[in-house]
Amino acid sequence: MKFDNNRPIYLQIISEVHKDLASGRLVAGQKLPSVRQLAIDYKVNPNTIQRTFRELEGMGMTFTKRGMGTFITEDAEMIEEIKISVVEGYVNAYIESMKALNLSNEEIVEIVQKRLGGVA
Amino acid sequence: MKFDNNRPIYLQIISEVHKDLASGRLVAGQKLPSVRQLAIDYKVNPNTIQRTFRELEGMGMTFTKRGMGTFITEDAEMIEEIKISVVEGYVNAYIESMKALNLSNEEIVEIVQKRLGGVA
DNA sequence: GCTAGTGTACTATCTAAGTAACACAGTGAT
DNA sequence: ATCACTGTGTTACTTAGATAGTACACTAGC
Repeated sequence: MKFDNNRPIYLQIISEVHKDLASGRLVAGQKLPSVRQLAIDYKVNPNTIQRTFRELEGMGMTFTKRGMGTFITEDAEMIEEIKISVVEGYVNAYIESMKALNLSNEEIVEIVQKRLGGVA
Repeated sequence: MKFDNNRPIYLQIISEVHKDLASGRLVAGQKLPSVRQLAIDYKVNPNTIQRTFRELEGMGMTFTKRGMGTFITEDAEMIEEIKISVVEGYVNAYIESMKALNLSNEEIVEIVQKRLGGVA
């Protein structure tokens, strides 16, 4: 994974976790890799992962058993909310940006269609 | 304007300038407000605007006449490229994010349509 | 020259991230 | 039961970059 140098890494990793929840790659109660392992995987400092875990726990998205590891919450409702908010967040960001460019609703949809058609 | 605390302000202002070019609010050769004026407008330090101007000038998007002000480039081609890249950037970011969630092309389009329809 | 408007430079503070050392929990050998 | 070992999270210290506060320097017009 490559990081955007202009956003804090720990926030980008949090976004990754959100995406992994939304896509089903992570499920309730699942154990996350250790601080050190993630640090290696992401080619990043253990401290940065630690910061990520602290934030995630603060949000209630994970819980930690010292010496055992860090786990995704069992709270199914919270996970569902995250799934929804991830998708909502992306689409809202896109639409707001395009509206700021004075593009019409039709254009906003067409551009996506065109871009997908051109690739697929 | 409100800033995202988790991204450098000067980069967010650069994005604003790009948007303003893409939407036509800014045109070739136009004078930008002064460092101090923008600092007031954005409720930010003159230094931050200075940083923004330095970056913009480095990209060739603006030129500076000391004592006179900072101006948008006269290079119409560059402006056209920016207009295109701004739109491309938004749509690509959206599509990539949605694909990472394992959504199909059809879903990616439908979600935008649904979101626009619900609001308009 | 003086003044008002402009960009620029210096210093201090805060935060993200890297380096390294510390502290706790389970497991297996004794 | 106890000890050492390994895996785990945690904390302290340092470095680099973004931003604020403040002061400096250039340009045009009078």
